[in-house]
Amino acid sequence: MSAKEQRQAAPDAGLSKQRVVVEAIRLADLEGVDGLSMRRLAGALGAGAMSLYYYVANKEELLDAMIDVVFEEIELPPEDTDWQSAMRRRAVSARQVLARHPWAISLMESRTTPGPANLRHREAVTACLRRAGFSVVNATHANWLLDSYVYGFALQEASLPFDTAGELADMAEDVFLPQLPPDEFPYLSESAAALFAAGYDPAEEFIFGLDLVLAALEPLRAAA
Amino acid sequence: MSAKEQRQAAPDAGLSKQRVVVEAIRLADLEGVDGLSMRRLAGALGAGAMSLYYYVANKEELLDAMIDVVFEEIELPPEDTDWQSAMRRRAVSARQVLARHPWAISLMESRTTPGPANLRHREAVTACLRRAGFSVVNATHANWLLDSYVYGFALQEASLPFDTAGELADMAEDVFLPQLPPDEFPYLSESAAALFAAGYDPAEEFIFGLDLVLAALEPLRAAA
DNA sequence: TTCGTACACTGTACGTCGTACGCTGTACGA
DNA sequence: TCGTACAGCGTACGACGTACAGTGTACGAA
Repeated sequence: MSAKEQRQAAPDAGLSKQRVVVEAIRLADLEGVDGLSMRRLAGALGAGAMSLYYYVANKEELLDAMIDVVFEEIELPPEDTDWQSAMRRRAVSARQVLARHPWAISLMESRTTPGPANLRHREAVTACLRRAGFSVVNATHANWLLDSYVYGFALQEASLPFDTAGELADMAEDVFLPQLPPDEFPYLSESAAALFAAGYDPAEEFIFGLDLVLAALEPLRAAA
Repeated sequence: MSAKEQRQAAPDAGLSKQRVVVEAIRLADLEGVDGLSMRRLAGALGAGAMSLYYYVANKEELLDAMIDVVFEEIELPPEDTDWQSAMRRRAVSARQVLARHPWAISLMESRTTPGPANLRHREAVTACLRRAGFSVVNATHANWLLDSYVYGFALQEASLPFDTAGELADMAEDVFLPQLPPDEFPYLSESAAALFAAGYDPAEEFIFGLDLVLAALEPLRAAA
């Protein structure tokens, strides 16, 4: 066992790539990805800034590693149910994870080489679809459609200016409605008013669209 | 007419918020949003860095303004056709615009207050849906689903490691396939091989999923 | 026991970033 | 003629990523 592996086995003392990446994610969750600097990260780990470069070639590599850990957190589609239930499970999990790590969404745009967890995830999803009777090209269609929905939903959810339904209700009348003069934006203010009155749960909205998508994909499947 | 308006009317001489934002977008298109600094932007405009702050309170405001210009570029749904054609038009336009300005997607995550063009756009889309017979809550569902698909697709497209189909073909065998050992990723390498063989056009893929989504939304509409 | 080497880590320094602050020159109404 | 507003600039500060040249410690070999 090398010294490096010993270090990794005893997480309290010393650094490790694992510890660096995990702490980086914690910082990014707390303060956003802009608040994550090598110096602050090192400080949070009780180390000097340059020590991080022993475990990570540069900040880009750190960000790649962070993204891959996020993919690790997403549940793989279970293999013991029908494809729709399996896809629903993994999509719901993906939304939760991306809501927990909103910075991950914006990082995905700039990072073009998928990490191992990302690949494993895609493989599992594709396997599920293929086994359910989707042809190669239809599985590709399904992949694009499902992932687009999941990522796009997460992106919109991240850019909502509130976090909880309660916060929404608090801010509704004071902040949002004044931005929407009813004569200029009649339909938007109508919708906004209705949503504020009814309360609003992104999780429910997500499931609604997801089930529409899953139903729309069903005909692409050849019976097994 | 104030001096400032005079400046805006004669775009060759002097700066203007308009000119600053347009040049910022050009730079971001060329070099990505990380390559956009106030100094480089000022340099490209033949001005000193601090001059920009006469037109823009800070960089955040500049980014907000850039995003809003992007929304301005997206076609509004035309009013003289059925709702599906109208939505298809604006979705296709949105994909094109976001493919042209990939940095815009990652900026959307962090910017929570929509600009005027953004609001106008949402208003027009909602108006189109409501007039087509969607109830307030169903129009909201349709909005979320359509926007999620568009943004998510653009996000995935932006993170593709190639730009053109030709580039894809060039890199396929040398770069991608070695990343996908068939014993570890059987389904992914199967798909990859099939895609490389058939060529691949994101625009077609987009339309395919979009039409599935539109068809899935049709039943939510009450006949007019 | 000594010593060379690899490991884990650090301090300093460079160039770049956003931007606060104060200083221009110029145009123009009074 | 002069005060004022406009439009823009130069300098400076702290924070950023990271190249580079170290430092001490552990350990296998001699």
